[in-house]
Amino acid sequence: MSTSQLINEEPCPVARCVDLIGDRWSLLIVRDAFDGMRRFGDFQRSLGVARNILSNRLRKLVEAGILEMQDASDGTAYQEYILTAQGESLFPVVVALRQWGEQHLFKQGEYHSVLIEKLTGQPISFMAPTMQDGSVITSSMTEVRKIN
Amino acid sequence: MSTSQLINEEPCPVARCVDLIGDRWSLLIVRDAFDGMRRFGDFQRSLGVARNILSNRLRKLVEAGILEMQDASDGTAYQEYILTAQGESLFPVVVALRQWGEQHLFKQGEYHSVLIEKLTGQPISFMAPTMQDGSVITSSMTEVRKIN
DNA sequence: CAGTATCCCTCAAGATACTG
DNA sequence: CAGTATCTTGAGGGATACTG
Repeated sequence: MSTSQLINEEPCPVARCVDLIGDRWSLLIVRDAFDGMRRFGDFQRSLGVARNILSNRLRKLVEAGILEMQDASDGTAYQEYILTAQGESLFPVVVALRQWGEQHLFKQGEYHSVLIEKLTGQPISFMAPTMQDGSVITSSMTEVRKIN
Repeated sequence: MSTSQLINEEPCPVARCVDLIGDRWSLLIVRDAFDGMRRFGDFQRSLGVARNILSNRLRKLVEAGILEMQDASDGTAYQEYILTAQGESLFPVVVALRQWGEQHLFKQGEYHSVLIEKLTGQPISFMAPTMQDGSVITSSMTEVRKIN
């Protein structure tokens, strides 16, 4: 099955994204992959997802070109699931979700995991859409140019 | 029902986001709201979603503080669904998804809707996570500090 | 037009047993 | 350990009739 068959006919990129990774587990698998997870069992324990569902989602993510399978680095006969370049480029998506969640889905002072820069320990700066010159734009300054 | 009851116990902000808006329609409703849609019928026709499902999702989004209901501006007895400030702050999430989708889910030259700045018609610059000083960081430069 | 109420159905998801 | 296969359940979602 080619990747293109996973892509629907929606002209809106957001709709295609939702169709591809807008389920209960895919984005969390990607999140764990960013966190260095590679093995079936690691994902399974981390997420608590049923094995058949995980198997299905991993396969879909591989077919979509987000993950790729490699022989296990420890010499066992098993596979590891690694982010492709295309998968890595989901980083802004995960960060945007994380930042929104941190701001709006936790009570003041409620503990939550945080994303930091390794060397300095500093938190990541808040992401915002900008113009080419770097000026921040709000949603009201934009519009979607429709095709259909 | 208070908003907090909608929030689960996950310490990961990404997980809570997925739990809240990681279904087939919520994010597309938000996308349409950014596009200026306000009325039940507008969402319904735009998405082709079943009316009961749309009703359910709109209610959830209102309860989550992402949308709010207002009396219709045209004097009819109906409601309009407007993005709250919290809902507006989902803009980076939608833009990040859109940009990833544009890059990876369309064939070369395949038509798709695009987000532009109204006044100039220019496309939005590609969003990337940065440090406080504005330097772009890759995922490998970061790590999640876990709470549990 | 803007919803609500029902009915139905598919599929995601869970649990578990099984295999290399 | 890393999956696959099977069975079951429940929720998400679609279609449609109904109401103010």
